Amino acid sequence: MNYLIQSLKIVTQEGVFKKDPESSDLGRKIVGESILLIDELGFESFTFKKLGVRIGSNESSIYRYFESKHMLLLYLASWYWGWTEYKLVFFSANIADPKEKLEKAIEILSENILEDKNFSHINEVALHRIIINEYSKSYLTKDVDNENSQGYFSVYKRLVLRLREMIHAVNPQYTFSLSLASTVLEGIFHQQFLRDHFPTITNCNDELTSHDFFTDLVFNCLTISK
Amino acid sequence: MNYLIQSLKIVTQEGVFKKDPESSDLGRKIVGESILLIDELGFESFTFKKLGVRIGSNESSIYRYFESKHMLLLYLASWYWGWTEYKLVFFSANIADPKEKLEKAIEILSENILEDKNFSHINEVALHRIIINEYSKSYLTKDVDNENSQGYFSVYKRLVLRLREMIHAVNPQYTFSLSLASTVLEGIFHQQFLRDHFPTITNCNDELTSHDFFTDLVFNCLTISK
DNA sequence: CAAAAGTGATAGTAAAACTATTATTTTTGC
DNA sequence: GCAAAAATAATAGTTTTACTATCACTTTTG
Repeated sequence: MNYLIQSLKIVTQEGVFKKDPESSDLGRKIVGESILLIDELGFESFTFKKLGVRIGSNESSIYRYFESKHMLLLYLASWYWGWTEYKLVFFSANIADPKEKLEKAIEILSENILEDKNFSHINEVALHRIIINEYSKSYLTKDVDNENSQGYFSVYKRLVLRLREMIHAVNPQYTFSLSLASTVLEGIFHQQFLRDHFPTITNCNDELTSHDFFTDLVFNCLTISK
Repeated sequence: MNYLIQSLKIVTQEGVFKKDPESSDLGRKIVGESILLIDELGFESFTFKKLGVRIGSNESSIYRYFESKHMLLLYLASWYWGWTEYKLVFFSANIADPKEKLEKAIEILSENILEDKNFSHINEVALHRIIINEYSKSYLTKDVDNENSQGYFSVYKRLVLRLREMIHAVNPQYTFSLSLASTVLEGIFHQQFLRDHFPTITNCNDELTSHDFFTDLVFNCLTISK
């Protein structure tokens, strides 16, 4: 990625953090290294203690930024979805044709992730893997309704709504634009997981990608329908 | 459900349990009550200790049946998918027309769950909620490849393959039958989750169901495609 | 340069996720 | 009907997690 924009900041929801990690070196280190460590160990085995050792800092200091590792995951996810939204808007901005615009959107969502030099402390490639492997755990909790009302999932929902707008622009008659948008977004990541771990129940691999599958799927739905 | 079949048993994979819970009263009680308790507390807050108190039995006795709560979840999921497979096969058995058969299959997968009197100790309605809320956690782990090679997900994969066969029968030219099958199965449950917790990003509700959405989606894909 | 803010070190708690041992009860095989 | 075996229960103990609390030290800044 080489579209450097001076002082770009992905803004996440108020309240996911106790202290903005973007406001200090330690904060950025916490975020940057937590991505690598969660990617390595998996979310279950990841602890603030281990992260403390890794960054040569203290467990208690990390707690001053994030209430729990669950909140950290919410933060990382919001960051990822905010970044994705920014790419989606940025790269489809000057496409007038609705079909072409939607095609581009699907491409952006399912493309291979590359490091973004605008955010040097964040490894987007590792973060993308975390989203594939851990994102569901951030909302599959008993507290989801409460956290949703706090706005902790608003970036993700906004991304789905943007996609649904693009779908709607192609075919305003289609009844299931919201469900299609949420299915595509969720499905892209799920198919990538299957490709890596359950290859016998997906067609997606290095040649035939989730991008191909969902492009075909979306336009089939939008062309036929009433 | 009123298709009682004498001595029907859903067979799960060897190795998910240390001792077959179907082989004793205590075992069945463990399974039956764990479903209710996980449904109540969520998987994270559920513990064998709490389950022990609930069934008036000892934590250590539960460990003789299941190595960990993770293995218990794998067992419950396998049971659910085995039961679903059985319904799928049973109720679509004598439908000759491929289209009609696939339609029926989608209906079975997305229909409202009713208690099945063939399995008196299992509350299928609660188990269905567990699948919606917790199933992803059973495979989103660092150990997934190892557990997959042990066959712990074979029932689920078999179900996807059955669905893919039905898709294939309708349109053998369609390139993405496997991905479509896995997307539909995963998507049906995901849309139900969204309906309950993120209604702003789904069209599914009491009138317009995930059944409607996926029927439309699947046949759009299969009719158009080359 | 003093106050305040941030960070680090240490200690402590409650609960989870087990394992091990021994006692008691239940089942079963003869 | 009873002894042996199997299943279950009770108790205790271990390690780790997910925190909270306190205080000391260091860095920033007005």
